[in-house]
Amino acid sequence: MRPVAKSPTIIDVARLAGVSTATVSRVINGTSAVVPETAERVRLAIQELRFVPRSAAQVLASRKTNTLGLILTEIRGAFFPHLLRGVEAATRAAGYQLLIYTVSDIPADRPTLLGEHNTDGLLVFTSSLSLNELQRLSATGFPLVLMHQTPSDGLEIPMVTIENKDGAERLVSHLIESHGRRRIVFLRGPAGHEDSAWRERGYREALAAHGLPVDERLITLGDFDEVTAGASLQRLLQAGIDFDAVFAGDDDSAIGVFRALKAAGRSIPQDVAVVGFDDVQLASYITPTLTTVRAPIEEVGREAVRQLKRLIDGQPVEPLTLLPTELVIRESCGCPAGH
Amino acid sequence: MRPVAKSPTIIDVARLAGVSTATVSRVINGTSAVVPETAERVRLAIQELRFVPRSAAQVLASRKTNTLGLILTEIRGAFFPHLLRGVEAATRAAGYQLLIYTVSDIPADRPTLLGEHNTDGLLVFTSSLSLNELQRLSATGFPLVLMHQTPSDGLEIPMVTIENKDGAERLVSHLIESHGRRRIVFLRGPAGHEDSAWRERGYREALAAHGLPVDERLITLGDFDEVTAGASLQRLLQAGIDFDAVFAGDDDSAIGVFRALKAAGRSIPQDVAVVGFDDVQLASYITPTLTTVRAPIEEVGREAVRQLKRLIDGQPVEPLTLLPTELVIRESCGCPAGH
DNA sequence: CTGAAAGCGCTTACAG
DNA sequence: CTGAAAGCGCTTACAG
Repeated sequence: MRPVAKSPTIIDVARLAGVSTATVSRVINGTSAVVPETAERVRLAIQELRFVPRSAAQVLASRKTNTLGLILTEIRGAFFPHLLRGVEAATRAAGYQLLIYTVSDIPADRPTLLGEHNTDGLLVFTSSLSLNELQRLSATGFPLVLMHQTPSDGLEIPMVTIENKDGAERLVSHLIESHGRRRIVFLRGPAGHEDSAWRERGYREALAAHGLPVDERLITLGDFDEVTAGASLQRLLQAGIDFDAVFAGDDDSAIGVFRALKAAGRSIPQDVAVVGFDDVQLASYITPTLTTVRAPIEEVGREAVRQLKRLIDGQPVEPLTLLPTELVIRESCGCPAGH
Repeated sequence: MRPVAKSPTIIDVARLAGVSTATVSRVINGTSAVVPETAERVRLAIQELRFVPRSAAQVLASRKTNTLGLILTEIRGAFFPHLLRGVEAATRAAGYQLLIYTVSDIPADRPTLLGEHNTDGLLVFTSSLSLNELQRLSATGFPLVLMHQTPSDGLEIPMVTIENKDGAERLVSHLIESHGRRRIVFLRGPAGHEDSAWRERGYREALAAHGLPVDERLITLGDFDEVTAGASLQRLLQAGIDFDAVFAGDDDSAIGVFRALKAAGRSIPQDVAVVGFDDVQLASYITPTLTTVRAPIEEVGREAVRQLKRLIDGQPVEPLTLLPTELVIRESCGCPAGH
């Protein structure tokens, strides 16, 4: 390997252009006017030396990192790429870099690798940051935006999420009203996952609104995961518990339900109607096509970045942004194809 | 908003613990032995002050960023999450942070936001970095690993990719040998995309090996994209060009082909056999299930990080890592279900 | 094992 | 409009 050539510094540029480093800095950052000819000389010197300012030095001197941090739970499921895409695009549009950090499950209560020391603000997905860290960061006034998670009492952190309850309620009501289903399974998401809690609430309210009792045996874990959901459903079948529909919690779980049902010889939607949540790509391709609720995940990412940027810039922010969801009727609920 | 509290520095910690900043630094980094009781005092002080070292200062002083950069073309398609997941996991396992930067299409020939000034090494997907930048970085001995792209002449940059040609050849041979197909469409990926070039080569060699002529009218653009692929196929149909199979270039394109064929009333695989490449999740769920080649994308990401780490550590690296692909026979080629 | 001090490469009041 | 110089907050030879 060739030896690492020592890269040029702002001093080299200043010398070559015959100016001070302050002037070079001004040309680079456009922080104050510089006589055009001088600026041109500096630009030429920069080009000739192929000078690129060291971020660390800029950050240290300016106390701005120009970097946004994204903390999320493990990259898994069909959900994540949409979120990331939105965050990435908006971050770039705002002129920031993106530092991503994923935590395996429940975060340890120690300073994360992302924080005030290396970012200008943090995007926190669900419970990927411990309450303690959240409190500490929040107390110092560090810009923070939560996604799909309500701030604990006393914490004033803006949050961006989707309308889960409404979506779930409309979905379950459709099952009841249009298809006469009365014994509807609900598959919960991961423990502590707020999306799941709200969807469950929508489920319960839909039942209540139609005078249907809640059978707690019909509520079990799907974990927003294909395998777990499939296993849970299989257990219900084996236990001989009677049901005529499944609200799978999310689309990934719905896939697992499809599998378990098909393996057990039950037909969808004749024997059991199945609905999901999210509207991932797969939803419109499986057989039967999946009735679900469209969640604007990419928009959540974009909007969260926008709020974070406002926070950083000291502008007023929305404490709560609730993005609308939309019922997507396909075949798995029992509606005819091409609805 | 509360005023931003000035966060503690290493000087505050040193003062509180009654030692020098050098000692604090040693405790934090474990760079040299410190008397246990002293170390404990320092740790206590760190905890009490909730001190977190500023990355910028550490980077500037140590000249190590502990950050890996990933440059890729726009986040799109079913391919990307797999790659990212592998990169992310391996980066974390190696104790690095990940900075992600996406470029829209053909990169402008100017220094990227990622480079020697803010990372210890760079992972470059396909042609997301201009040749000029690649040359400059490479010339300085900066650690670089390419993914799915062969370095230009003269550049000695390790590369990690998958066995495209073999996979494509086996796939097309299967169409010819097992299903008697002779007029096989090939849908190219984006211009300059090496995966596509190799797959085309596998396609041509398979035809040649079976004494079949190449009809250039059967080779057109799919762009590794559902919409483009669908449109291209529709054009072939309208032009009345005869074909009995389609090798779609990748799975996303195959989905588009499915759509176009179904819209035209052609049955798969009876009228036209369709095969893809990658084996994304969707492949096993669509109807008919998609015969394809499994590409170990996640492993590409992981392996690329491993090579980059070796480069950074000054260890010898593999100039070329070619990960094996595997034929996945399903129904869309004409094989019976449950093969 | 520990400390004093130089140095990493920028930015930014301040003065002119 | 420009420069001299202090300062950002760490790490790391060097000396002891």
